[in-house]
Amino acid sequence: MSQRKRRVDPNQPIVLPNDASEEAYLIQRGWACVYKLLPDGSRQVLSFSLPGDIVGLPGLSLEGASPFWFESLTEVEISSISSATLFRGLASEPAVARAMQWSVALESAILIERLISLGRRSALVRTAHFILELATRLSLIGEDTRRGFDCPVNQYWLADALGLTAIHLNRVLRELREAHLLTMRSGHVEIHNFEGLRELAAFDADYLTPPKRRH
Amino acid sequence: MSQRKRRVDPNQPIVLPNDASEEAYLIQRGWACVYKLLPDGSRQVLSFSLPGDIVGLPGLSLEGASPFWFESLTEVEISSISSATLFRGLASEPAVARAMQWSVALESAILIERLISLGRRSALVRTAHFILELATRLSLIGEDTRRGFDCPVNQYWLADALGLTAIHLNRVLRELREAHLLTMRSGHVEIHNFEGLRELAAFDADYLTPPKRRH
DNA sequence: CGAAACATTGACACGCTTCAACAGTGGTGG
DNA sequence: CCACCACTGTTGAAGCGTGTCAATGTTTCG
Repeated sequence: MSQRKRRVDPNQPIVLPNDASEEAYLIQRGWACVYKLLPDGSRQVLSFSLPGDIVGLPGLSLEGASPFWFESLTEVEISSISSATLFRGLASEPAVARAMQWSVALESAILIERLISLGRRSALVRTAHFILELATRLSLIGEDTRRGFDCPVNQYWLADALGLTAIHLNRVLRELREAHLLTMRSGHVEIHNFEGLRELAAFDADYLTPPKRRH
Repeated sequence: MSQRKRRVDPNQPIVLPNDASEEAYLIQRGWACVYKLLPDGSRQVLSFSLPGDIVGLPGLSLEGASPFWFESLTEVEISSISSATLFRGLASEPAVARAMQWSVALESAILIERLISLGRRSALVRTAHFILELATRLSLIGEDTRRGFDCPVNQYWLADALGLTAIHLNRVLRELREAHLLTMRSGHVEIHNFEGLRELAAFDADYLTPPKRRH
């Protein structure tokens, strides 16, 4: 269904706030992120988008401008899907409809879990939980992440996703390193003790796993 | 489309975690809320549900148990819609599909705004912002909330929605009261200075307002 | 080689939590 | 009708987690 396919350099805006573009984007390669800039200059990252993710779905029905930035972190390949073709496919192809529903449900589940993290988990637990979420999402698209994974997110971006300052996140990462749980440096996360992390974060991957078809 | 209509007493669970009920709920009267209980006993409120809200939509396509509580705050009237009839209506009635999309988009927008609050706004601003959100949502369903509104949410619930302790929220509410912005007591919010609040919270209601149909 | 981006550290300040206690309020039963 | 109790709201004091400010080290890349 995808239409225009595009390659984007690292750290390039893809959609600017108040663009009224009526399309969704499918990430095919690379990492991107969606964030909001507040009046005081601070930044809240809403989501990191990985290959296979669809960005902008729930916003489509608003047919208006979104107040968020959508930006590449690495070199990225994306295809855009116009709202019109999407709705057509949604009506005619049940498989497409199911995929869309799953995509929206997953996005919402991830959002909810971060809300819980920001509201009720300490910086340490929150950080561990988020790394495990990334590891799990990557493993769902075929990467083996048990011992680590490439993660092109610097400490500023990560801090802005976790509601922390980069400085404090740095201390948290040191703590995780000194506890022999994980090391994050120069674009790579090394997981030293997966089980220990899972326990620290009370991480349960259920919210990320696609529904098993029953009957 | 609604099927069974039900009346529920205040403070009664409606859906328990790990119930695998395949239906969504339309609130017709009263307030309810969705929350998660963490292993350490703390609680994060995910949403307060007001009349007209639909609860459980994105979760439907997961066809599995949700890990959340759904509970009444006041006496509540709800009707349930089974996933089957919902999908049928969705396929045959474009108006239904649009309404669902709007409902999902709104829910997601509210979630995102709270994520931003928890991540990047102080307790004072966060609280003011949330009260204004409630006021705006109520005004969209016909209540005049400029000078205040009934709000059957005690300080414990509100604190658990805002990621604060009830004790600190109490101090924040005192601060708002002493700044002549709002008073919250015994189930009622009195707004003394709407503009002042809006300025303090940098509140922009756009994210809550339904899309204007163009042309 | 130099410059910019990113990571790290220390000292200190502040916002929010914790713990403990008490006051107000409404509902219930004796 | 009043005593009692549960629930909710309020306050103070102290401690801790996170933020702020300022500086330095490290890596990357032109």
